[in-house]
Amino acid sequence: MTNGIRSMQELTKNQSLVLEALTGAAQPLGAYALLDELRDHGFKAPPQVYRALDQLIGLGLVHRLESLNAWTICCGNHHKDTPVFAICDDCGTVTEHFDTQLSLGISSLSKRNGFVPDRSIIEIHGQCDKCGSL
Amino acid sequence: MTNGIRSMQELTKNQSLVLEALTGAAQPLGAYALLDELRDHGFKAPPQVYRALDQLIGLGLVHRLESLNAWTICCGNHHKDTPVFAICDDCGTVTEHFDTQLSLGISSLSKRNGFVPDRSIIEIHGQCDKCGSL
DNA sequence: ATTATGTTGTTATAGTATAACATACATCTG
DNA sequence: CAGATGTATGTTATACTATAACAACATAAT
Repeated sequence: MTNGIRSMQELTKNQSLVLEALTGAAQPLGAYALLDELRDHGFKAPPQVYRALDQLIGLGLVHRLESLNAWTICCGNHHKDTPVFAICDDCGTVTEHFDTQLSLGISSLSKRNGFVPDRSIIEIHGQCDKCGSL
Repeated sequence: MTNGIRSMQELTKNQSLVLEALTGAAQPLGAYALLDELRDHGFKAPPQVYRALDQLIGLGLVHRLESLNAWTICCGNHHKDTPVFAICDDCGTVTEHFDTQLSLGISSLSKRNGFVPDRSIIEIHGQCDKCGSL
C-alpha cells in the first residue's frame, strides 16, 4: 500500500502544496482560496484541494473550522485531545488551544448520557486580545 | 417598531411555519429540506427560509448545527449558556445539553488568553446511547 | 507482461447561502 | 389624509462550498 509507506516518509506534492499555503497564511483559508493560490502550481479543480485537505486532516496536520468553512494548520502534537479554537470575528485571527477541563467536560457529559464520543468541535467566537482592547 | 412588539406577542407566519417544521422533525433539518416541506404553505425561495431561521435564532428559539449545516429547535430556556450538542453519526439523532463544567471551561480559557467570548460552538460527534449498544 | 489497486486529473453537478431589487404593509409625522 | 420611514416579504439571480463519476496514470503483486 503506497499510502501507508508514504505517510511515514513524506507528503505527496499536492499535500505539500496545500500544507505550505496554509502555513504561510495568517488566517484559515477556504478551499477555493487555496485553489486560487495554487493554480500557478498546477491545481485546476476543487477535488485536488479537498482531497489533499482530507488527507492532511487524516494525518493530523490540518484542522477544519466548521463555523468558517475553512482550514488551518495544526499547531503541535496534541493528537487525540480536542482542539479548541478562538476565532476573532473582528480581525479573523484564529488561535488553537488545548484544555483539560474542556476535554474532561466532553468525556464526562458523554458518559453521563451514554454517548460514545468520536470527535468534538469546540469553536469560540468573539474578540481577540488585540481587538478587544481597542 | 413592529418587530419589537411582535417578538413579544407572536411570530410572523414564516417564522411559525419554520418553527413548526423543525418541531415536528425527529432530526435537524437543512434549509432546503425546510423549503421543500414548506412549499405547500407558499414558500418559494431560499431567502424565506434563511430569514426565518435567522430571526428564530435571534429569538433564541432555534440553533444552527455548524457541523451539519442544519437547524434544530432549542429545548428550553437556558439562554445565555452555551448549548452542547451530541450528534449521533449513525442514526442522526441530536440531543441538546447544558454543562456547567464546559461553560466554565470556555470562560476560563478565554480569560486566560485575553479573549472576549461572544458565542461558542460545542458539537460532539459519536454514537448515541442506542446505537452504541448495538 | 498483466491484472489489480490506488492515486490523481478532469468534468460535471449537487448542495448551501446571500446579494440585490421589488413589493407590500404598518407606523409615525406633519 | 399624504407622505416619509422602517420593516418584512417576495422574487430573481448569483455566489460560495462540496462531491459524484469517470478518465488517465502509476505502482505493486501475481
